[in-house]
Amino acid sequence: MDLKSLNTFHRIVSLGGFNRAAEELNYAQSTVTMQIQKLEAELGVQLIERGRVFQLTEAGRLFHEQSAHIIRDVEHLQANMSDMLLGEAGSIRLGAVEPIASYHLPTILYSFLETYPKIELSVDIANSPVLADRVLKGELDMTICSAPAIGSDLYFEPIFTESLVYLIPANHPLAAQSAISFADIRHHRILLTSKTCTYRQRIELALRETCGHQVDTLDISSMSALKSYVESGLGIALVPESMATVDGTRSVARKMNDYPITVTFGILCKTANYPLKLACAKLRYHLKQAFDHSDSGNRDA
Amino acid sequence: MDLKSLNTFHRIVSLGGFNRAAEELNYAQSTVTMQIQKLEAELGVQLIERGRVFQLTEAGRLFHEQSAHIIRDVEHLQANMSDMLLGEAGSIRLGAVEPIASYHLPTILYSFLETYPKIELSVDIANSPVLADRVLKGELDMTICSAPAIGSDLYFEPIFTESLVYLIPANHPLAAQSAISFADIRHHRILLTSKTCTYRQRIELALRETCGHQVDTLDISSMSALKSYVESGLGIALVPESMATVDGTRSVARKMNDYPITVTFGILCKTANYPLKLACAKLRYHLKQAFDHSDSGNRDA
DNA sequence: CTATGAATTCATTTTATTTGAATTAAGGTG
DNA sequence: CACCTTAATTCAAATAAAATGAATTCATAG
Repeated sequence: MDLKSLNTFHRIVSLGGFNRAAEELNYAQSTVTMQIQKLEAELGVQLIERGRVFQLTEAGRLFHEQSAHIIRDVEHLQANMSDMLLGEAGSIRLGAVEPIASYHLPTILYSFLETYPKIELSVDIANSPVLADRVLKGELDMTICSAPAIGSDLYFEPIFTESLVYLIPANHPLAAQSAISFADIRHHRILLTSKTCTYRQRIELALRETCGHQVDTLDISSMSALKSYVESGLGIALVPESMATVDGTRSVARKMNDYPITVTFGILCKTANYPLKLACAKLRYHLKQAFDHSDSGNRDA
Repeated sequence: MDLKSLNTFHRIVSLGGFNRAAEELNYAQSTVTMQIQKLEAELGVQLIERGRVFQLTEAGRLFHEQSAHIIRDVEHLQANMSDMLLGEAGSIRLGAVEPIASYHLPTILYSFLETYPKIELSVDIANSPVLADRVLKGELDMTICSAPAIGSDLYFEPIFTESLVYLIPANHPLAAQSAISFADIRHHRILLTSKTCTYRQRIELALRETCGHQVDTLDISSMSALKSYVESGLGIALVPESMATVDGTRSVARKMNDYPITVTFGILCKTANYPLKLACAKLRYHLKQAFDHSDSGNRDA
């Protein structure tokens, strides 16, 4: 396939005829014919109905739809690459929820900036709804968070899923068990993050379904503070696996036995600036790579 | 940009040198050099570090990442188009949740099959988790449902968001109000769909937060049955807007006043068969178009 | 049965790509 | 440090593709 012919095809479709396309593109009529013939020969299907009135074949409509984004992507890439000529490597205003920002991002961003040292990067840490709002307002280019109540103006791309685990003080009686059920925690205090947090809602739902209302809870706004509270013996928390497994001397992680909860994190950006500006596209790619690897690592373990 | 040069560039990168790429692609070494030079000239940046050891420049790494999907898309399109040569227009095993299947799909699928009459289409109606499961098992090519608890094996693409509205019997006392608060429904019976339904969970959460536990509820498994129940005066239901506004003689729709709930529907498919087979890609495109239009239509109304 | 707008054919010209032989460049080795 | 090796580049010539213009076909509205 040839991008020149592809482009000609699209012009033909949008202008509704070979002649008009030829005129627009400064080709002879015969050139246009040749290009389309070549394209059709290559694909092995007729694309354009050659009657009196201009019409695409079914295959043609299809090809038109499917090839549109190829053209768009090529143009986008070209435009962005020539920006680099000017010495701009690009900047990224990234948002991230706390557990990601604290436990995954440091190493990932380190390697990212090693590869692309010229990119300017800022990281804004907040909870998912706040981050989503900032993305919408254009204050952030993209953010890593859990799937929000997506409106049509936001585009979410899942990156990885984590299980929640119980985080328990090392000297707690329940620490002896390898997995813990809801029944076990009935009479222990549960530490929860703020109401805006996505898993907070999932956890609450689960608590209500299994234990009713009589669970003793305590709200802590910050995820990493939560850990310190657990370690002081204030209670049990439910946290993403990756967060719990870092240096476990004073607290231990235990699996959820009867009602496993998972949370999905991904990249959220505005539909309006899609495709992403180049630096963001790089970071997105880098993140996907990084999480894919750590993911398969987890599976093996 | 030229696809031939682009492909050569990728071969160079994957084989780690101009010579090896030339050999693989049956080119003279000079051809490879020329192609890369042309590419670099066109983009205005150097892509490959020309030292002793083979290495990409920063721009090169970037270009490599960003152009990869263009190559992949072109190959995919080419492969799929030639399938059509064999007369296969493709088949789609589509899943859909009930409100979508009953209220949106009929017209959309009608126009879709008018455009692509040769495509074989089947529609499987179930709730979101069941549909997601069938997609995972490969029993469905794609499904329209609300955002699930996405694992890394599933890919969700949001299409449109709807608000929930109260559906009230026409002769009900609350039908006189134009918008309804949770306080208003405290002492009325609420009809809910099955527990597996996605909005069921959202609604329950809202009910609990605002009314505590003392709400009288009744479970109805089917969405469209729900409507008949409402019309018989059995109680009030919360349903997606589009479902409520169809022929409103015996029931009326009222906005949620104090705690608006929205649900997002989208396309769910397996990450494994991405990019989608051609027929599915067509349908996805068609759905997006259709919902985009009805969306903006709603906004105006 | 023409007149007309639209697409195609084909021989020719123009342009781009490819090639091979020679050249440069950068390490490694004795 | 000369010499070898491997890798990339240069450049004129050969080859292949793409573009052109004039002539031709085709369908159909008048």
